Amino acid sequence: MTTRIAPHDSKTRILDAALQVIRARGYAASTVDDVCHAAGLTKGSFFHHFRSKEDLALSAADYFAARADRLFATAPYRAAADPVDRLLGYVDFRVGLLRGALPQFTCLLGTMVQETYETHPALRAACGRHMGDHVAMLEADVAEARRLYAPDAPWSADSVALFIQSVLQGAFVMAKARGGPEGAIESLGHLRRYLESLFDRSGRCA
Amino acid sequence: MTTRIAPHDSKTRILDAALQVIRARGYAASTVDDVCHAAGLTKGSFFHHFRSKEDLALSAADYFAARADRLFATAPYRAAADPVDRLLGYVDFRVGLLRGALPQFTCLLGTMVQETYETHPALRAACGRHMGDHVAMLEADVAEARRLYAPDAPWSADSVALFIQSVLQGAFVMAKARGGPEGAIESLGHLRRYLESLFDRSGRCA
DNA sequence: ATTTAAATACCAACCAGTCGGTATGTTGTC
DNA sequence: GACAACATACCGACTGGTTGGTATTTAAAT
Repeated sequence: MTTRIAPHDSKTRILDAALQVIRARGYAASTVDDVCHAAGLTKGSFFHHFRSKEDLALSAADYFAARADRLFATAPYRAAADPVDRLLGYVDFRVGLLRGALPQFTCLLGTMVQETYETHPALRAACGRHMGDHVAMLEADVAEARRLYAPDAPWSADSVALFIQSVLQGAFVMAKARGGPEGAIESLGHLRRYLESLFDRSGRCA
Repeated sequence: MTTRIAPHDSKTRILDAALQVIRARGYAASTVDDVCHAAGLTKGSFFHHFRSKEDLALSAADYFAARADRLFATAPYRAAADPVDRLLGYVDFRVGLLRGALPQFTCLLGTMVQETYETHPALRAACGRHMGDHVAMLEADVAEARRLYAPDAPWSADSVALFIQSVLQGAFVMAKARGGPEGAIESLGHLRRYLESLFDRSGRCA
């Protein structure tokens, strides 16, 4: 009588639902029932797949990070030969992602870590680790760009990568406060201009 | 027998407690009892001063914004004659605030709006309004600096002010994810360098 | 004496997590 | 290929503790 869906699909559906619900309401305010309802499943199924609510959050963080990794690793801008083009392409690509409703394009990791960093050490660590991985991906391009265009610059590659990520996280916060992504797009425009100034390929200034 | 504190002091103590508790745990995970305990008062007193938990959050947002307004309005860097010095002084001043534990220097408004923007319209509006006021304060200096040093710049004063605020909010998120403010300080260093490049007073480049 | 401030006791709703049970594969054996 | 024996997936009612909020009472201040 109960309509059964493809096996092993339920866990993914719960994770997809968690992504939407937690990004909309935050971690603490998201109830297990909310997630179950959004996934079209019941609590029995939920606790079959996840030990606890925090276990779900940890799995959702992994799931979100894995999806993001794939998204950026296969994005067209990655094909650019010049590392600066890849960095600017990254920023442009992120601007292109700012579409639809806020819960659909904001960062699960930034949302969760802001409210759990003091109370849920394992969650903080997971968010920090995944964000660090993403920053490391950026840092590789920044380091290469630095070698090519700014070998004597007074800044480190990892601080630039971290800065890029900070601007993005801040843009999400401001987008939520302002009720839309317009300001975030302008902020990414400033980030782009800054990156261009760091790796000036026209040679007009030293 | 009950030790009574100065009248009208209790409400302030609840607000101070709310600032600490909400910045540490977030809005949803902060219980009224948590706040009462941190303030050394009981729920009876709490609901005498505040209609509801959301009313507390709204009042705390006002309280936080008023304190911040005073702090920045009276800060030494405000005395600088040149608007660019005031902007760079603002960034330096904010770096100086990154001391002590994370809940003590992070932004209540950014923390709350991230988890309530979809579910608590009044809270989102309050956070958005106060953040907008702060951005407007910055915008005044940016506009003056633009008139003096970059009248033909392709960017608007308000987008720069918003960018400054985005970098700060993002720096807070990353500080939470990384467990310390070191990276945030580096990010503000990049912000400072960008602002210097926008208002180049040395005249070496166009 | 009236108003304001604060304490105690309490409640109804809610929520994470449990439990007994059912339906659906899967595997090994003859 | 029939059939146990077992494992996996899922359901939905239930529970014990928590939480926002209320009702009642006490005490101080003017």
